[in-house]
Amino acid sequence: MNTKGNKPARGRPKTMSRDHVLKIAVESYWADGPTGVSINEISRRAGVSKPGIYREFGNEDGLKQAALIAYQATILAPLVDVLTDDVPFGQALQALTDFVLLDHKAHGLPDGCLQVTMCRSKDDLGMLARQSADKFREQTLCGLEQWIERAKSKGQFASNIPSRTAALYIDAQIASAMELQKQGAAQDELEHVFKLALSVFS
Amino acid sequence: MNTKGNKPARGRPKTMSRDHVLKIAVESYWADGPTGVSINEISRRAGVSKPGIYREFGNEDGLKQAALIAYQATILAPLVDVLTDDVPFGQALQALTDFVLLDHKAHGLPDGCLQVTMCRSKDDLGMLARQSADKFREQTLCGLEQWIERAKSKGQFASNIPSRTAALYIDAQIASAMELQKQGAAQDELEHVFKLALSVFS
DNA sequence: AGCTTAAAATACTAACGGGTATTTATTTAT
DNA sequence: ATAAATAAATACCCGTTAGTATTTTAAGCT
Repeated sequence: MNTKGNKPARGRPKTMSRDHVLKIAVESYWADGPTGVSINEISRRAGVSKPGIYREFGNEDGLKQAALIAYQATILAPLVDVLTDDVPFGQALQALTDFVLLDHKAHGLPDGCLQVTMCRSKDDLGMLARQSADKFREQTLCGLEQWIERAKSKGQFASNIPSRTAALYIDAQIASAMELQKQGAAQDELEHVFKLALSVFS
Repeated sequence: MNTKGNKPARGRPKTMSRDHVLKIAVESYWADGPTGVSINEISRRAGVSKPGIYREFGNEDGLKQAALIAYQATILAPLVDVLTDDVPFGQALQALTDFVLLDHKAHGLPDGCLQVTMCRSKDDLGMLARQSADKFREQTLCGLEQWIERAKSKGQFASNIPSRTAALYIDAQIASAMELQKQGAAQDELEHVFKLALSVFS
């Protein structure tokens, strides 16, 4: 409803693309950390003036929140969907593994996970970004828990591990793998460690 | 050799206690993160002038390195020693678990682990602190690996998991637990998740 | 006393951070 | 043409940062 729809609008036409700035911001926070890059730097990288960014996103917290939400929607949502879709447990585990072992460099993406790093440096965040990070984390844990519950009821998850514990554990293993990846671990190390982690369920 | 030994010394006697500043620095970096507290703030907290800190530690990188090394020596060394001492495998695992489940708040210590957070924000660190963090990490991984090798040769580690993989895995589980702790997870959640993680070895 | 040594304390610099006031440019409506 | 509206761009404000130059203080030595 904003790209070119129906309003000729009144004043000077805007040339700044919100999506473009957002893309740069996601890349920047993802690659350099949510505290590792300033608004000055982002505006420079995006080729956009600083007041333009403030007009569009309000303040730094708003920009970080928007970037995080964009990241969640584009990168993480497919993964979460696997949990709510009714695919067999083993197949969902495979999707998790594929996600963790995806070769970011080969796809031109930064290593690591923005959601994880934002959760980890939560007290460097403003209210908006923190709330978005927390909310997504809770939803993910909840999704994992229900997914495990369903797998149990379908007899695809034989163990008697409490669902909440298993959910926390899987979440931690994914975060761990993302950190290993960012630290430059070899692909096969990542694979061996993650598969070892998942072996508690078999 | 410096505290009060033999030198009356020549100039104005120093009143600044290196140990005191170091203690404040460890606490500060531990609680607020290695990028979350400035030298200004540390000098304020320690009640010491900023040039005093620069005279003693050279620069920020030097202070961070000194703080990290002090942390490693006081907090982490006992844990690493368990690996090299020839205690039975199960007993060493118990020591690991005790370390992870130690109630930091009850002992007046910040949650989380400075070594872990410094490793994770490595590109905000100077050369010295980074090198010290890397070195300790390598030594730890090496220690874990050899410990597992010995346990295998003594028949206390039945699984056929490669030692390197198991070492990476255990290191990751400890780091994970420290992060969970810092995020305010309940003690029993921490315990259940960590014990689930260790269950891959039994 | 006066000189030397070395630490302490104050005051400073230059760069950079988040955020904004102000001016300039481009459009529609009259 | 001119006014109103809105975005872009420049230039700025103020606080904080890492790091340092300078001055003051407290000791020993002669």
